[in-house]
Amino acid sequence: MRYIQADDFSLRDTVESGQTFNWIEKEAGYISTDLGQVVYVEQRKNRLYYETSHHGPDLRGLFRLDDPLTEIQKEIVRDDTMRASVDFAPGLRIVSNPFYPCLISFICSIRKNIPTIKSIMQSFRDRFGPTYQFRGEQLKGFPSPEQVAEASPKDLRGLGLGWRADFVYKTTQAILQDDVSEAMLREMEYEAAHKKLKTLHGVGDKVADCVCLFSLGFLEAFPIDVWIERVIQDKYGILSSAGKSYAKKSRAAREYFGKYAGYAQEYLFHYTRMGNQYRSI
DNA sequence: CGGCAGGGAGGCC
DNA sequence: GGCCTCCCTGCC
Repeated sequence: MRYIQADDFSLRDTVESGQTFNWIEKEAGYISTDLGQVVYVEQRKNRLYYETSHHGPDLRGLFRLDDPLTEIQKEIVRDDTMRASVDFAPGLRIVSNPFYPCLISFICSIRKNIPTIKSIMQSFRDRFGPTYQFRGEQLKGFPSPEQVAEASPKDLRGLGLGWRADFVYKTTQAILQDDVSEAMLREMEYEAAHKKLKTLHGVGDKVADCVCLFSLGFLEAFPIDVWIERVIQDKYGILSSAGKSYAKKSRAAREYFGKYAGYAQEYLFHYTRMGNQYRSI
């Protein structure tokens, strides 16, 4: 296998911290079929070995290996809770997910836990996705908006989406009509992109921030879900005192942690979920 | 089995 | 803006 150098990086912490649903554990590494091809990656110390079905993937971009992690961590560590969170998984980086699969996965995440979301994503691949050949076997990739649009809301409900089926249907229609596109969002500032994303059905404050951070690279986005909300209540009076609304707390987090607030959120999220250890700080 | 989750829409004020 | 209710589904 070919490899690239990957310093200050943990593949496992990065893909298993709830920010991506595009990587599936396989052998000693992870495989993704949601990148327009099949990509297998495996970390051995500071090297990222990989194998693909087609052209070379931009692994440095996908895992944001060129983000100045030392500087980022120095910037966001402003208290003991964040110190412990960063020390817990110092190789955790924000991912750069493919836009449409990311959007759909976080719409489907509403009131669903991570295993269920992974299962739904696989159903999308099995039912509507393209087929790739890899190492002599056939694998299904995540479908394009065009492929999902061939399904009716009723078909989508069959995937276990429930009332989220209408969200997926309407959002896919909006993407196909170019009401919202990845290109236009990437030309915007964070606030404008967040606002634009919320015009999509099923995309509120939290889902919009997840797409901003985990796909579009707006590192200042600070998604607040119930886990982060608990941390804020328990450890960050400075944020909860900013107000009760999502917008106020999220803005306060950007002011407190700075331009890399998204990294702060992800370190907190991962640390908190891996055993509620923040309680003992 | 009743209750409850890793949000958002739509209606209301 | 803030608050309220409803929403599928799986799981305890």
